[in-house]
Amino acid sequence: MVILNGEYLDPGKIADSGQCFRWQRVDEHTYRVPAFGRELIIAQRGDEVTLDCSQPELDSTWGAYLDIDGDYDGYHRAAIGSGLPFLADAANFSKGIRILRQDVWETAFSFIISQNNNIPRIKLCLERVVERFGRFPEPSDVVAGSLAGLKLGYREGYLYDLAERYAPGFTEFRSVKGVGPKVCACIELFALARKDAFPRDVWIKRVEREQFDGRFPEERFPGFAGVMQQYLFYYGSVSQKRGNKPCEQL
DNA sequence: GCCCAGGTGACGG
DNA sequence: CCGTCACATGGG
Repeated sequence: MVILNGEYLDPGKIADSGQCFRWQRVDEHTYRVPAFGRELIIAQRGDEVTLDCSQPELDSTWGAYLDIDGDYDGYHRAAIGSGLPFLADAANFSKGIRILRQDVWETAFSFIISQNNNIPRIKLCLERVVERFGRFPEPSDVVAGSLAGLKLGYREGYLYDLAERYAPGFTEFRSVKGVGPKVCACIELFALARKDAFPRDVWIKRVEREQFDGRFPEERFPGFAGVMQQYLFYYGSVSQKRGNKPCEQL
């Protein structure tokens, strides 16, 4: 059992942040987190968070996954002090979000499914995939036809293309069918520890148009604009879920 | 029936 | 380089 300060670690917000699709909510304070073929239970207790792993497991696996060394106090301060009111609001609302460092293969697979799709259905698709294989599939499991009937739509073929070409260390994601600039940026940000990556989905484009005079000033957050992107995305996705039109709740 | 969703590839200008 | 369109699926 490991206990961490929860000021910048909020499992509920991370689970809803649209970067991971397989966290399972056990109850309001507890999440089952599958990754790397293992499972971690994360529980909030007041202003602390407990992980059901040993210190060596934290050091070898879960610490990196949770970006335990990331300077989230610094990121938060940068947003608050940016002079950009919308970003400051988003950062306050999103306090506790972290950028996970997830498995590269799983992230690429998941975000190919994410294209022109919505988060609840992305989760359903991945549940069906995991159910078929009894675990998250390996690249060698994903051969032509192996994903048939899982209602992945036209993305099924893209996944075969990914599986054919993927190997550990693979970085040519842009040449995989179904990986454009947005999906590639998600792979970089959520799996490759590239906090400078800045995925532009429909919500971010809308917010850039309506709140940032057309374009978010990434250059003002060198090396961590992607963290700001997550603040903006989470702020927007939660307000959408509440039924508000984007930006209107302000 | 429509529109939308953490978009992209193909095609025409 | 741009803009447009289809793409498979399901929810509102």
